[in-house]
Amino acid sequence: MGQSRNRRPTIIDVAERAGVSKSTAARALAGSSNITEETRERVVKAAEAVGYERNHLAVGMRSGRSGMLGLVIPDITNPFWADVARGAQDRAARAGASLLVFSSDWDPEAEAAHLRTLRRARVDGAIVNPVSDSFDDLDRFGLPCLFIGSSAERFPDISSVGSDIAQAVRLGLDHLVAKGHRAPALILGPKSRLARARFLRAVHEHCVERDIDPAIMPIEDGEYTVEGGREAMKRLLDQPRVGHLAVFAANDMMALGAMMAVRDAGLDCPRDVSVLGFDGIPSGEFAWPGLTTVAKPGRAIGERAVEGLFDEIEHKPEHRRIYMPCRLLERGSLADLSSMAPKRAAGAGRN
Amino acid sequence: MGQSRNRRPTIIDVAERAGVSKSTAARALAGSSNITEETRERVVKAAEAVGYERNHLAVGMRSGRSGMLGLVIPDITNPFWADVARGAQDRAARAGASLLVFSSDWDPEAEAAHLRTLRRARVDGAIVNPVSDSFDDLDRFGLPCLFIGSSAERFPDISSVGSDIAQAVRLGLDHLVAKGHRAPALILGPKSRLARARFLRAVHEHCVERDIDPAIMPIEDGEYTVEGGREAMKRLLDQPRVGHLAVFAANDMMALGAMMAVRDAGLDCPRDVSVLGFDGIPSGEFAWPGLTTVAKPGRAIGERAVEGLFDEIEHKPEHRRIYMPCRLLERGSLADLSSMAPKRAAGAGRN
DNA sequence: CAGCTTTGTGGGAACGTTACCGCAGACACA
DNA sequence: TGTGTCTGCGGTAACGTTCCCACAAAGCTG
Repeated sequence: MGQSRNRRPTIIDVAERAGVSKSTAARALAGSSNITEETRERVVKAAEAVGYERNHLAVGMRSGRSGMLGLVIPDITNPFWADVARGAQDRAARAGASLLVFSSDWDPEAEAAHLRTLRRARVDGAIVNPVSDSFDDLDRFGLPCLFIGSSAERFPDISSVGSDIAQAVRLGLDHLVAKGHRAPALILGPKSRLARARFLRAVHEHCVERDIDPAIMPIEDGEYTVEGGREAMKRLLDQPRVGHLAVFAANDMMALGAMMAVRDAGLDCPRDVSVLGFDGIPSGEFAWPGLTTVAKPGRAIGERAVEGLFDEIEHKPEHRRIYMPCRLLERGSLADLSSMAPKRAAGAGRN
Repeated sequence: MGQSRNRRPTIIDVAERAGVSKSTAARALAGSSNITEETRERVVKAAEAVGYERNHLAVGMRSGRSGMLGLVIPDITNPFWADVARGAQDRAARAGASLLVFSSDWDPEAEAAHLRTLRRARVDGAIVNPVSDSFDDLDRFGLPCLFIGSSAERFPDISSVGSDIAQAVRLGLDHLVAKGHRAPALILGPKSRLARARFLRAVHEHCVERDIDPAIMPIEDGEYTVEGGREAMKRLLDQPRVGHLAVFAANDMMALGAMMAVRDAGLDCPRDVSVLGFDGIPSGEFAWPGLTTVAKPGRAIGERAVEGLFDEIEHKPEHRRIYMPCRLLERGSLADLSSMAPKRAAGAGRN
C-alpha cells in the first residue's frame, strides 16, 4: 500500500513484497545463477502479484542495449517494402526486439533525419535502403548497420541483403524461352539507376550462356512507374515487328503500364503481346490477364536482414553480401508459343 | 581526450568542453530559461564539436516520456493498413515521436503479446486496431490508448478513429443512383462482423431518405476476400434478373472477386454488370476495367489517430469517436445508364 | 548601505535496472 | 577446531538525463 496507485511497479516493489533485496529480485527475474529455487519462486509470485513489467528503458540505459532496431525504407505504402517490413518485424519479434519504422520517400534529407532519430533513440542497429548517394551521411552513422536493396552496392564497406537479380533474370528469360519467346524486348528503368545496369548485365550473361545475341533485343527505358511502362510499350509497339511480341519489364508497375498500352493499341495480351514483370506486387494478380512475374522475396529479405543485423551487432565484422532467390509467379500474361502453332496463324494446332 | 574513443559523448563531455557544469549544459541545450547568451553559445558549439546527441533512453527514464508510440494493426502488408501506418508515422515524426509497428494477424494472442512488449518499451501510448473481442486483454492495457477501425466500437470507453461508413455508403449509393442504378445488389461480409451491420444499417438509412425499398435489394454474404466476392457474385448471377445488374461490394477484394466472376460467366463489366467497391486499394486501379470504389482515407486516419492519441496522453479525458470522410474514386467498373439508353438495347442513345 | 529580488550557475538526487563486491553462513578437509 | 571454498544474498555504484535547491553576484529600493 506504500506505493501510490498510479505508479508502475518497479523491481523494488517486487523485492519488498517478496521480502528480499532488489539485487536478489533482479537475479531471480533474470533467471540467472545462485538463487534458491524457493526464493526465485517467491520473487516470481510477487512480480505477478504486483503486475511487474521490466522497464526496457532502464535496462537499455544500464546495459547499453535498447532492444530496438531501426528500419528506414522508402515507403511503407509500397507493397514490396511493406513485405520487407513485415519480415523484419516478425524476425525481430522472435528475438524479443522491436522495430522502429521510418519512410524516407527517397529523400536523402529525410533519410538523414530518420537516422539521427534512430541514433538518439539508441537503437541497437539499423536496416536501411540507402537513398543518399554520398557516403557522408551514412558512413558516419556510427551504429551497427546493414543495407538492403540494390542501391546498397554503392557502399563497399557495409553488409547488405538483396534479391538475386541475376537468378531472377535467368528465371524470367528461361521461362520466356520455354514458352517459345527467344528474344524478348526489354523495358528498363532510367539509365541513372544502378538496378538497371545490374538487370541488363544479367540479361547479357544469360544470353551469352544460351548463344543468344543480346543485340537483337529491343530496349526501351522509362521511369519505374505505370506511366513509364505505358509509354515505353507504346514506343515498342510503334516499331515494325513480325509475329508475337514478348516483353520483359524490369518492374511490375511498368509491366502493368505496358499491358495498358497493349489494350490502348487495340491489341490483346497474351494473344498478340506477352508481358513478364518483375517484383511480385499483389496488383499483378488482379490485372486482366493476371501478370506473370518474377517475385522478389520481400519478406524473406526482411527476415534475413534482421539476422544479418544481429550478426553486425555482435561484432562479427565479416562483411557480406547476401542475395535472396526470387521465384516465378505464373499467371496469364504470357502466351505459350512452344507446344502449339502461334495463335495468330490459323487455329490448326497440334491437338 | 579523457573520453574513450568508442563511447558516445554525454552531456558531461559537452559540459567539460564548454567549461560549465552539466546542469548548465542541460539548460543550454534544452533552450530554457536563465542562461547567458554567451554561455549557451559556448555549450552549443561544444556539443557540435564532440558530436553530442541526446540519449532518449535516459530522457525517457528521467521524464517518464519515452517519445515513442505503438501501433498495432492486423497486417502491415495490407495496403489499407500500410496507408494508416504511413499517416501515423508522418504525424508522429512531425511531433518528434517514433513509431513502434506491430502486426497482429488478427490473432488475439499476438495482439496481447505486442501490447505487453509496448508496455515494457514504455511507449507513451498506443494505437490499436483491436482484434480481441474480450475487454480483458485490452482495458487493462494501462497506457493511453486509442482504437482505430470499425471493431473499435465494441469498446465504449475508449476513443476511436475510423472511416465514416455512413457517409461512404451514402456516397456510393448516390453515385449508383446518379448513374441510373436504383436498387443495386449488395455483397456483404460475414454476419459475425460488426462492420457488416454498420454497412447495412447505413444502406437502410439511405434508402429511407430516398424512398427506396431496401427489401428489393438482393444480398449475398461472403468472406472479405477475393474468393468470397467471387462466390457471392456467382450466386447473384444465378438469380433471375432483368436488365443490367449493379453490385455494391463492402470491400475492394470482394469487388475484385466479383469482377472475376463476371468474366467467368462470360459477361462483361461494365456492359452487363456494374461493380462498386469499398476501400480504395491500389490493385483496383490496375484491374480491368479499373474498379470504381469508395476510398477510405487510410493515411488521414493514421494522422488523426496520432493526434487523438496525443490528446489522450495529455489527459484530456474527453472521450471521442472520430469518423473520417471517404471519397469516391471513379474508374471504369460502373456503366452510366442515366444519360443514354441502356447499352443492351439498340445503341440509340440521346447523343 | 542594509535588505530585498533577480539572474546565472553548480551540486546533488532521482528515474529503474544490473554488475560488481563483500559478507555471512554452510560445508569440506586436514 | 582451524582454514579454505562455495553458495546465497545485500549494498552500492553506475548508465545519462533533468529537476530542484542552494548559492553567489549583481541590481534595485528606501
